[in-house]
Amino acid sequence: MSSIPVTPLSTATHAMGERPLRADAQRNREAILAAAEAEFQAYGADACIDGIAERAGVGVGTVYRNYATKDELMRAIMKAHVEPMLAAARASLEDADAGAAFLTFLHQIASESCSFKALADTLAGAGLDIDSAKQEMVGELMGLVREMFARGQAAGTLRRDVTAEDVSALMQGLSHTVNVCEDDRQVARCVDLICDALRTPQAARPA
Amino acid sequence: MSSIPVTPLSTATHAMGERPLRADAQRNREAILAAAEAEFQAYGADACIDGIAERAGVGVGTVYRNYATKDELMRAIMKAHVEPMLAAARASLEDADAGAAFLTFLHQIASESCSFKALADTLAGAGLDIDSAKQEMVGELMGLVREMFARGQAAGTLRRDVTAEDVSALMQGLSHTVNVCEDDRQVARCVDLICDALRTPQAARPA
DNA sequence: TACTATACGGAACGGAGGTTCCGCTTGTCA
DNA sequence: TGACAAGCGGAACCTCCGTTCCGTATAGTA
Repeated sequence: MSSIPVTPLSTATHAMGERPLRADAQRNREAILAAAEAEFQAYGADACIDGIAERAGVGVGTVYRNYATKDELMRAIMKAHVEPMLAAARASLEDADAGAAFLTFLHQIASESCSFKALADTLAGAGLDIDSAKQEMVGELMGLVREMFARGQAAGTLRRDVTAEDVSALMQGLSHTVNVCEDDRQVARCVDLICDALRTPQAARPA
Repeated sequence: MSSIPVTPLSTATHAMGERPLRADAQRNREAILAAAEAEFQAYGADACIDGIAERAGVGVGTVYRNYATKDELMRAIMKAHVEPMLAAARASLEDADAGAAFLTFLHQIASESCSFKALADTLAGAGLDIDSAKQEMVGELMGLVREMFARGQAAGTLRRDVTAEDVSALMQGLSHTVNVCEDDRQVARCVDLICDALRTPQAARPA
């Protein structure tokens, strides 16, 4: 399962015209970002600000000076993880083998969720009340999934009696599975099973 | 999808030797049970004691006089829902068509989870830190699932390259799906898809 | 009807976690 | 090196929820 490289989080400190951050502030900002990344990776949406601050070696006030809310911080980091997934999805829409491309993408997204719990949490909560920015990211991803799935159906690889909503529901369930399984290989097997379910009998992989 | 009848919650008030409850206390106890059932059904594990007390028309103190903790209350109600599932599972172990029996059971458990969110929450959280009593209930259910699955494999209906752990992981994901989908029929379709994935090619249902 | 054990309501408590505030520190620049 | 804006830490605050406590009400009984 190939994993998608995450673009490094931007540490740019000021747009043109704005004054540059003081050197210590700049160091702290980077430490906070790194700490938040680690905490969200480990605890998903349950990561707490105190933990992030402690890991970064700063006070909570310093965290809030850089990011107005916990949500804003999480979103900044989520974006760095979702953006490459979107790019991968768009690329996969060009793939000649539409069905295979879709199934590969399912594996990628699961793999990425395994190594970054906050992504799994966000995907799993897509139907619940998550903030609008995350809703938007997930919405765009799901839109691409819908397109990919339709292409796979047209190509005859994916079942026509399954709707994009079904796939979305299964993906949300899968995201929860990620948070429950301690073994990533088991998650991969579950994804395999769901892929099997989505293939047409003609396209079924040999047993 | 046939649903399993839930045994009415016991309203027995005192074992022999103990003094009977006062009439008003007895009425309240019943009101609390009914209110808790409704709240857990609607909100799952997120139901809060204040809401239950308000719905029952009593103060929170009265709730706690009957059930020492929220967990104890939830467990009392969960038990009434899980017990018939266990009975159904045991019965299905006698079924001549082992594979079909297992798949039917999957549908039953999903259907029950749809109409009682607390069950979905408990199943979905089986791998997380839920209290020991719930762990026990889920454990017993999963034990039976394991048996049923093995029987279906032996009968040639269910794939041999899938483990009981895989099934358990998928079921936990499915439980989350229940909490995210507003449409129960969509949940049923997802269960169908997973059932398809679990069948051997020979046993595959006609498209 | 009067007495009392039983039961009640709901204010108050406690802990968790997000957020704010403000007195103190420090990097920067002249 | 002195002045000061920028930045810092972390105590305090707020809200939410489960839980406890105690003064008050009342069902049951003589």
